[in-house]
Amino acid sequence: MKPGHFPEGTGGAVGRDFFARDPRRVARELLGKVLVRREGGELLAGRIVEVEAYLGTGDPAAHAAAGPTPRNSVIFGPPGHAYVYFIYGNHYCLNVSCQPGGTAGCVLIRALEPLAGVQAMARARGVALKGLRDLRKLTSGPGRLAEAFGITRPRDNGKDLTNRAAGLWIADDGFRPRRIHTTPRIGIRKAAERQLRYILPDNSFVSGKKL
DNA sequence: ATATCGATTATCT
DNA sequence: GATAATCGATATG
Repeated sequence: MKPGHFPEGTGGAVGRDFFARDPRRVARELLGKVLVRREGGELLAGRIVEVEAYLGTGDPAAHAAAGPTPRNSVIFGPPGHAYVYFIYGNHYCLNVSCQPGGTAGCVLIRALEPLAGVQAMARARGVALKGLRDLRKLTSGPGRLAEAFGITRPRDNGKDLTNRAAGLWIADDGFRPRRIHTTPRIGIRKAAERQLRYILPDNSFVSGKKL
């Protein structure tokens, strides 16, 4: 899979019904979709190549496990909205809420293959693009992709990702993955054995691989 | 090449 | 006071 092409206007936004389902189903089908940010004439786009499913109150590893709080309220709300949280004092991470309103569930977006706005992403990340290898530093990891897209909690938490007018949305350009693998989720201690991480094994932008 | 560790804050015990 | 859905820098083989 080569660094791609994403002309403006390619692909419509994924609709509400897509997200109103079990996070495991949503996670699997999000692979290959495109995260798009368009604001102030700047276009950023990246293909989703790695995600994790976080289930509802019954999943000990999920932020939803403790019930609704001010921090996690978005994942108890309507589907297709951005849940953005701050972790390790340094990084924001982007999730999409799943399930109908009132039922918790979300998908964490963990890695993207850059498609458009590479220069802007490099600037946002403070990365010098010397070679193709440096592209991996832009969006291969949840904190990295958030920084590359300028995603923060004050700015983006609660945004409707099915609405292009919000400036941040998920598009379907028709790409369909050939293969999908599942693995345990990264960086958790509870329910650590569950196979709820979904990746495109043929894509070099999946996090954790060698540089 | 792998291993360890510090940064820095929201949330919970 | 401890921990966390991370990253990047530094140390060491």
